[in-house]
Amino acid sequence: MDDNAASPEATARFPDGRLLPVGPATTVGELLATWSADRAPRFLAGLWDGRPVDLSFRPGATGTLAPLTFEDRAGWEILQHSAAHLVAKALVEAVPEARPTHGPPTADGFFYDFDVRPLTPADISEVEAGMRRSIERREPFVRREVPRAEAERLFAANPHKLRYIAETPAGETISVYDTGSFTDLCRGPHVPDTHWLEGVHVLGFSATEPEAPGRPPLQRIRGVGFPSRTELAQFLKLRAEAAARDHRVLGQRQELFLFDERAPGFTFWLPNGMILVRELERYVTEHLRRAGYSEVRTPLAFRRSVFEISGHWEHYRENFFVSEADDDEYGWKPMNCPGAMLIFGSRPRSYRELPMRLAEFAPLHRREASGTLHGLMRVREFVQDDAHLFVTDEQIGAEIAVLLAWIREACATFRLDYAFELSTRPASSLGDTADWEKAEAALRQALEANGAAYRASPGEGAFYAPKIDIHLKDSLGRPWQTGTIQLDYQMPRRFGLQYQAPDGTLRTPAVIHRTILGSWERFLGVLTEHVGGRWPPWLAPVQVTVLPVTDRQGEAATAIAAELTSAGLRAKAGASDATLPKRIREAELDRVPYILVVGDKEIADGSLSLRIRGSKAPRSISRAEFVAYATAKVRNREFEP
RNA sequence: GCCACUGUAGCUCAGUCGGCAGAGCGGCUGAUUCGUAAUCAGCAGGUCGGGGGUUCAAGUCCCUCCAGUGGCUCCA
Repeated sequence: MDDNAASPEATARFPDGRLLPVGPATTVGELLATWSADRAPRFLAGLWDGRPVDLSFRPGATGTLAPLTFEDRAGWEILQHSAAHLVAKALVEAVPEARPTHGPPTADGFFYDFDVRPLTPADISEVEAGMRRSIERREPFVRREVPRAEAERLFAANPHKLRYIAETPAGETISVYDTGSFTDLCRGPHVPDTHWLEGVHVLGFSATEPEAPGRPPLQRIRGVGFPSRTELAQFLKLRAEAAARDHRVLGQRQELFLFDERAPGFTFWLPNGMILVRELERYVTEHLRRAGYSEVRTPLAFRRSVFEISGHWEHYRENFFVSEADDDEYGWKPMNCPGAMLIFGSRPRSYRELPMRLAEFAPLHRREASGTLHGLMRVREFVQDDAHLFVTDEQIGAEIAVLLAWIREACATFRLDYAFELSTRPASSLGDTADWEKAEAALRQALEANGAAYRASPGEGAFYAPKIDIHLKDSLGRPWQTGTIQLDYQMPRRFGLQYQAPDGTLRTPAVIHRTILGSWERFLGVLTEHVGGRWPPWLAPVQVTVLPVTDRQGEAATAIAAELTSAGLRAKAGASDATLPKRIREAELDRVPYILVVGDKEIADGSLSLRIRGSKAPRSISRAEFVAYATAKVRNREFEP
């Protein structure tokens, strides 16, 4: 190395303002270790002049330097990406003909896609073993910058890598990383060695859509990485707990709903689940009344011609359930909009009728692809808390502000974390650009005017309108779209809807399609996992269980349950067919909010022994006090019992 | 819809080399009458997802269909 290559006064400036000299051969790792020896073991890469670099990088010039740890997003991504290399190395060792394609970090881990025959669980076991071997050997990630021709020679057998090389702009450095005997084309940077990947875990494997039509599908291995086994163990523990909260598990245990292969994707709501549905319905309906809505019910199926007007027949054909009758085709409605449009158009309308807010909770049918069905989260028949608002342009902002506030209020009631997403015009859509731009701008303005943070999702709008979606997460962190606000100029025009303005002219209203909770099905799926089956008292299918200590108090328990029932609570008297501790255990496992125990003592003094879910210590309470306490919790829709 | 995997009692699962279908929980019956997370005993419960094939013999091997699971694609 030529010592004259770097200027003698080159320095690195650290976040705290400290300066350290940079020699021609000084590495980022050495600089960081000098800067903070005690924290250095956590540094997995550096930021040189704001650019992520390997610890082995030799800047040889003046610049700024900051450390990257696993706790930094960029550092986290470097570890995930390094883990992807490790997976690729292990798979190529196990299946030499496998051709790696790309392996990026994702929102919650990493994957690596391979051009290879379909993988099997045995392959994955071998991959895991190979990863462990490499980790034990502590193999360094070694960066090499190579000429284009050299890179092409290295990856001559892998057309995917050759394509990436060809796509690299002329003049850009081509780098590869060696890990033991494995070499991958990669911009880097990486963790220093495979020992950093002790906490890497393979989560699963599957096929992906082919890169191009006609090509075979790629095989994807997914995983997640942590810098230590302890952190991985913690993650796996949380994951196991999340799996126990899976709404499909709880739905069975609590007898909320069931599915049957003779109606795949169609929900059977059991008595307990139906209580949840009705309570949610009531919750939403109370809002509707206050917010000036009218409720309607329109046909479940329409002649095909209606969907040709709405555009669904052209843009949504593959999702229709279709029936034939009287020499015509009927589509089962996948959305409520056509019915609302026909109502609005059924007679002349005045501007005085706007905003006209028509709500409809009707079953909708969508023939979703079979492989996408997922418990309550994705079904083929569902009911939305749906409404269509017919508005003038001037009314749009105020209506959407109310909706945004409403969604936030609902999420607060359920203590749900939510995220707004603004989805704009998709590739396949109706109408002209000007309408779309106007609608997209109106939604954007509404979000910004109401201080709602949002993520932009270009091209993800409905075929007829841009939309603001609400995303909630399930127990494993997978996002699900629930509420939606769509601003539509197309459908009212296609249905020829008009109202007479104050100046006597006929104008076309805009339509806001919106749901607050989304569908009962998906919302309850998310909510089941969110509360882990511990329903807020107002939703709990059984709110109170009254347990007699012995047979002697059986009648008293029945009488108390009846009294609570007439006070409006969902109360059940338990039998004395098992020991009291056993029956308490069963009620606790059923997550009943309130357990009342009645023995001779309670009968003597007219009190109740109350055990509130979440607190093991029972307390004595009078009947009147308990009724007041529990009914207030229910009436106020409090989250905790 | 695509790829892989899975499907045995109401639930969770075991079932070896192809050779009589099993356990725990739950249910029912009886005993026990119990004070805040599992009392004891007995009994019942099966088209081994459906169909076809190989075999003396199939839960087990092969083919096929269905459903579910995890991803992909797509969406409330």
